[in-house]
Amino acid sequence: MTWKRTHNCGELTAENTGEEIILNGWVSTRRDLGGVIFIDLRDRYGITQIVFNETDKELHEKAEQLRGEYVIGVKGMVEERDEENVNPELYTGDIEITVTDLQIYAKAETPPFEIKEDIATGEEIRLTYRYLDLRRPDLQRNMILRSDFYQSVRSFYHERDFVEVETPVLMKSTPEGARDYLVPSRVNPGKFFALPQSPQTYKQLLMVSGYDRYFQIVKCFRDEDLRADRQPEFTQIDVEMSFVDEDAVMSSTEDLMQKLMKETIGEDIEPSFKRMTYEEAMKTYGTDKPDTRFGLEFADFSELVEDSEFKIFSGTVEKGGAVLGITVPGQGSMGRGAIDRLTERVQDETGAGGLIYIKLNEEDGVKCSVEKFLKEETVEAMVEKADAAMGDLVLILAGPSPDVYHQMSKLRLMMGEEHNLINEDEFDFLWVTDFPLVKWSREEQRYQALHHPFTAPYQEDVDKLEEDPVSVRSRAYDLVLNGYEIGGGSIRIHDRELQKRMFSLLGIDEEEAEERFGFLLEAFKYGAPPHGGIALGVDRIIMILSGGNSLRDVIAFPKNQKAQSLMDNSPDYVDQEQLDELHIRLKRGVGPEHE
RNA sequence: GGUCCGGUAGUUCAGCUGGUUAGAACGCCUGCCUGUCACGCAGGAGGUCGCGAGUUCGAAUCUCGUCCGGAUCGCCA
Repeated sequence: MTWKRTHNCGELTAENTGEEIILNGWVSTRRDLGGVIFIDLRDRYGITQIVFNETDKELHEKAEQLRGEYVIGVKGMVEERDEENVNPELYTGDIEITVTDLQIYAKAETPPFEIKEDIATGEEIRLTYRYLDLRRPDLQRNMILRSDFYQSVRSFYHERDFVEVETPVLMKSTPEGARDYLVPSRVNPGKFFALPQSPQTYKQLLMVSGYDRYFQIVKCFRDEDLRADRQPEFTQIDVEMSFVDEDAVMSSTEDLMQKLMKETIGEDIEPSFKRMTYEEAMKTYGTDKPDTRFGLEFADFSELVEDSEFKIFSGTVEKGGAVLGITVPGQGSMGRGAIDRLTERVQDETGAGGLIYIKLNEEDGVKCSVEKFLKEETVEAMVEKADAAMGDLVLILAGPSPDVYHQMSKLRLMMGEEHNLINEDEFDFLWVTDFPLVKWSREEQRYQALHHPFTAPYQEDVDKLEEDPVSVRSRAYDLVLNGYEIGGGSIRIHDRELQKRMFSLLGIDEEEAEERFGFLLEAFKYGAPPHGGIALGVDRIIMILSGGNSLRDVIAFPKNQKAQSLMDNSPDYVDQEQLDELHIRLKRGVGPEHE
């Protein structure tokens, strides 16, 4: 029989002294001193020390059998510890339980890794035994943080009259964008559903239906290759609002983030985030999701060196490339060996051709690695432009645009991390706005939507839609936190004619548009309100709040880099009968017999 | 799909210029121990060196292939 617990393992204090209590939990560690046995009893609330004395022979013998991860129940008395025995590390450290009765609910084999914080065990094993990994306090904290997060999100939107609507998980495939996960339909031979990459079209339809404030915490799916910050299924806070402009969406998102930070990790933040245009972000940081917790902004030397004798510089600028620098404070005395290693690393990790530097230190003065090719005043001008002072190091990359911006962006992050320029306790929110509406895809020889095909262009740029599409700015905005893109949204097109022009710009002809998005265009005939919204990446946000750097630590049952679940061995082959029922035949050379 | 790194005890790793019986730490097991909380002390068990082939008198070590894992680029509207 299971003893009903009176308390959990994380709540008893000296105030409970003398009480008869019952605890249930897992044996965390045992310290058998012979005459007395101490057990740390663990549940998700904490740890309580329980004690077996030799006074009860039978009980003591039973306690000797206890091993790690046994699941037990104990009856006993709360006793205050003597002052010298208090454990200040534990919330329950002022007391211990003198056990009067013990029940072993389940024995346990020795787990493949220890159930404690900060283990070094590799991910493959942790994922295979995920249920044990999830028993560890670090992951339990993350899961509980995540649960608190959900509650805050729901109450925030509920209080503001948002309606939570569930949209279908089985939907129409839209080949635009990421690859879809497909689901065959048994009752419709040869036809497939797709799992949503996001409920984009549904939430716009809900606006047409008059639910002027919608939100949903929703699973989304993308069949693309994984990264540390990318899983094939992930959770979004999906939001859409009618009769709003950018500021309304952004300011409500700021309020949400303020509440979330407060209620999940007790952090106070200003609900008014910095803003930067896409162009500025790219020019200053070389990325649309800059980590603005530290400086090291780019200095553009291109104009200063375009007539230089140094071919690498002048040649690059002539071909339309750029010469960029960043100033690393306090590194002006970096030795030759260190710089050589850095150069190698930069070439390796960023793909840059080489690294040029200017060192400023008391010993050598201003020393440029290519000074014999440059006029002294050019070097001086570069130092000034880079805002470098004595003791600083200016790192310079030259190359074709936009590659060199990308490379410099990586170098900037590298330096930020290496020289501890990043305040790990800071939460630095940033809006990036005014994204280009489309980009030219060389592979596909057509324009692609940067955000998605329903994003509205700026009214004043609409005229350029046909002549100069790349220069058209969109009413899209991304939310960036500490260098991670944690959300993105836009004001949508609610005008059928403009939507048609957009499709045609993207090379989607009328017939195709009809076939793929006809229902949306049709819906827009019947009174579509102006609307816009945002989608926030729950997993990434929680990852940052938890102080971690892997999505896998905030998702209960994540996939590995090959999008497999090692614990239950999915995906897996299915029986021929199942395939037959679904009218599916595997390609030759594919299937279990070819393993 | 490309590139790079890795795979040795339950776990994390060392050993890798080929050479006796493959080591360490933690964990595990046994014994001793009444105030531990990373308990301590003494002892012990535990290995297909990912797999296959090759070179060699001899391979954890060198070569090739293969599988697995990770990082990264492509990809991710």
